[in-house]
Amino acid sequence: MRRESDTRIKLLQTALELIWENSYGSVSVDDICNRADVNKGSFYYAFKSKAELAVAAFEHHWNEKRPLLDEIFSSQVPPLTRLENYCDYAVRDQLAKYEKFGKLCGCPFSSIGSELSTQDEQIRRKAQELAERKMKYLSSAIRDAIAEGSIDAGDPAELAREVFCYVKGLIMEAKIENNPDILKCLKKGVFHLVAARPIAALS
Amino acid sequence: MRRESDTRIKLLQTALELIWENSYGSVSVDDICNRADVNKGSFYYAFKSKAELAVAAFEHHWNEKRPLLDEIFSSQVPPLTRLENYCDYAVRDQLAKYEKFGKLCGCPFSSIGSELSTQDEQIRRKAQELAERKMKYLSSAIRDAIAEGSIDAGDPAELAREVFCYVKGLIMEAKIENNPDILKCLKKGVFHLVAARPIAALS
DNA sequence: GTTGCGCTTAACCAACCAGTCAACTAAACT
DNA sequence: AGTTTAGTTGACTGGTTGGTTAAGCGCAAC
Repeated sequence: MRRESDTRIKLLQTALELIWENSYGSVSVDDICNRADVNKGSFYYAFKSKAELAVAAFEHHWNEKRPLLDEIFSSQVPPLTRLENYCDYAVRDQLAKYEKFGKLCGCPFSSIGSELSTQDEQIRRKAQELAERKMKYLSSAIRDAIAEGSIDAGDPAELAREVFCYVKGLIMEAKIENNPDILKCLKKGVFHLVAARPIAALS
Repeated sequence: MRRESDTRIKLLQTALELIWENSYGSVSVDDICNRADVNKGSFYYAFKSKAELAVAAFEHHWNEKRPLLDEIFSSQVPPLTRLENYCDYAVRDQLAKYEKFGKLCGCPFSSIGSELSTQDEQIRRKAQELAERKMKYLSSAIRDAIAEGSIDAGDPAELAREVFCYVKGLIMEAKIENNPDILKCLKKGVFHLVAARPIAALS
């Protein structure tokens, strides 16, 4: 297991940042290199192409977020609390980026996935893969919630997809309206979907 | 009220088609001109810029779809039936494009809006405006459903946003997974959100 | 101390980009 | 017939694109 080089990591982080805040199509390899303070040649030494960089940046970003997701969705936490904490996290994440960049930037995986999935199969597959990974967290939490009787029986995978799509759709709409207030009804919608009441109202 | 010229309309249709199937960033003015069989000069005679064309293409596409939406959401139709018909229409629309182009292309307003809303304020505002128009149909149907008692009381505007975001999120996810099967749970999720049962199960 | 290797440097490329423009056409108005 | 107007044409610009390449650097192994 060789460690990723500094240059490579700097490119991955810079690329995700730049593309997240703008779009894949509007960010050039030169832009990324300039911001990362890396030469073009080094870029193409580290990555075969711009698309390959995007795929690697996806994976890198996922790996950075994963410990937090593992914690949020830990089976040590009551299943509905997991869902609630995930909602809070998703909103917090958007607001943090909003304050840093001044604009609502949405979910990078969805935005870039949606931009490129009809054009670049490699990127589409990666976006799909990451979506599936996230849905696993959700379906596991939902399965546990059903098992303990806190939500009605139903297909956990299907419910997870409904929740996932709702969250991604809401975040996208918040981006399009560039309005953080829209995120306020994220949790409400999620609990509508799983037909349970937020924990605060339960306890 | 002057009629829009043939050239202008051909450019509007071609541009929407091309950008819908690919992305704004990957489609050049030359691409649009070639496909529409129009010269570059005529393009810039008809539109100030590529971005202005995109905005006009949005409006044009909306106007083409509007009669159908007016029919679907007519107050002559029972409110839950309106929702159900809208779900069916949204799915049918995606499948039609899927069969014509061979790929799931998602919602053009959302895809393009999401791609460009951090970069081009003009396009962002138009995408927002069209989203608001569509949510009006939904909130009106939901308000009527509450009035007739077929769904529980709640803020119609907020519920409409939840439904809207869910639908857009699901369609985006179907695009990212390039899998029409995902659309199958569209209706179920919508009726989860409004906490009503599909009409078939009611009657 | 020199050889080999991982990595960086900066110049370079052809294709392409959005946008411009002066010349042109064809029909409508006077 | 002459002039205005609305629209068309395609060559052109200057800058940018993703990607390439040959030369060079620093350092560890021998």
